[in-house]
Amino acid sequence: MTSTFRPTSDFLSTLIERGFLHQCSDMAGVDALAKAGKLVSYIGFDCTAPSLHVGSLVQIMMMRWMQATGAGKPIALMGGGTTRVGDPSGKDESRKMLTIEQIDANKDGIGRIFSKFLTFGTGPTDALMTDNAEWLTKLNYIDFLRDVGRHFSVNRMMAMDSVKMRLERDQELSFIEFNYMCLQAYDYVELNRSYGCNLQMGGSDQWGNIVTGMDLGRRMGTPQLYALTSPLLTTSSGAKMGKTAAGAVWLEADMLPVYDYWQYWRNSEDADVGRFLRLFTDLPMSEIAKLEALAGSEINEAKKILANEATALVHGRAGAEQAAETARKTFEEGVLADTLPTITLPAAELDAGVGVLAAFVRVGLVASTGEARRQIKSGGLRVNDATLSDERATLTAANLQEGVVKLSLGKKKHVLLKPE
RNA sequence: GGGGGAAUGUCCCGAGCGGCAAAGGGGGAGGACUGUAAAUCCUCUGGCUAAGCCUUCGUAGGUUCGAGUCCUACUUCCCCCA
Repeated sequence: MTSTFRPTSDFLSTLIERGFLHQCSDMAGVDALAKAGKLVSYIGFDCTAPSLHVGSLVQIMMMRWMQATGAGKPIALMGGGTTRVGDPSGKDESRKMLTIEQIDANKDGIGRIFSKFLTFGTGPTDALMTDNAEWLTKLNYIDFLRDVGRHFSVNRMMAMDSVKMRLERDQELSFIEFNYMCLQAYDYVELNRSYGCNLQMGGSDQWGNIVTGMDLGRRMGTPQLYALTSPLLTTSSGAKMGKTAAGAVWLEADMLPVYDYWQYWRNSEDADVGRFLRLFTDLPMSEIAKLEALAGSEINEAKKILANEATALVHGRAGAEQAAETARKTFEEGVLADTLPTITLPAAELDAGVGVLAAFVRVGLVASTGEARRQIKSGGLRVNDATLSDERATLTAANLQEGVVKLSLGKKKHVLLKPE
């Protein structure tokens, strides 16, 4: 669908050449608005977690490009209202309902992320943040049915891919989930009325919901609304972006150390480097083309740049440089880097002696002493770079080197244990 | 309303004649090989104060020396008939 259309706006051409575009309801329409700087676009974010992780980065970068290319105003919509209903797509049992306090706390955490990527303010391309709790919690059920609900065609909803699939597979589709679509559609109309919002963006799984919102707008008399989605990202080997065994790749230093964030990108697969540079950095296309062309082990240089740039966006240039330096010392020089993630423990405890099993559990490299034992058996644990073979060994002050004990799992994961 | 199925290792899928910490995958972790990559090969993948002990097969009881397995009730889901 993108092959025949030639965008004239910086915004759309950037999105296309960088791989952000999956589907768009009307390329020419969006292109014209972008060129005139008259787009007002929103993306919704659930408030189910205390922060965002790499999985949301594509959406955030789309807003960033919107701002950078002068296409218009991006709106970050916090799903403070919809989250109270609970996201029903998690098919399993008791999805815990979050309390209002939790949702508010999550909202604050998520909101903080955006200030790193976007400039907020009142100017025409300044970003705006709002929360759908502001209007959704005030809705009256009967009024909503009369004014909004009558515009929804169950027939059409049944035909939507997301619904059809569930029905065909005999999977549960709750009433709430049906309503979720309606609320999201209503958000779009509401944002149009309040802010003149005319474009909703999101991941490709949101296409149905977004189009439902466009349709609702048409029936309720808004100007023409548009939809644009980004592809759902997986790594080349098919894994979901943003998840590792240790958990999600959070965009918050408290939840994932800057060094670990840097490492996440550094460990990208060869085949992903170009794609990731385009999506997750601001580097110009010409430079990315050069980096992507590096062959063999030289592509490691491109991975470092990817890690530097991606980390700088979230954690600042200084944080990225420090992470790079830590990695350089650790991997290239084989020297102890005191900037590795560090866990402290009371000096008295170390003087008394800490079992190695407990120590590895304590720093979080393994989940249990059982796992620690297994890792020792397969030679996976090291203390100060020496492979650990005796599970009954203890750590004492004698193990300190430069004031810390370096504990490692495998070749890549290192934590420093520091008495205080 | 009637009849018939199903729920398994707290990541997922999935076998399981009354002796079961429970087959096999996927995913994940470690090791080997490399370039902090991929592919490939090997090992591991309930917890603990560890030759032992404890907790796991939808929930609650029961039969039994012994229950994931048999019985009863309940919950949830699916299919067929109405």
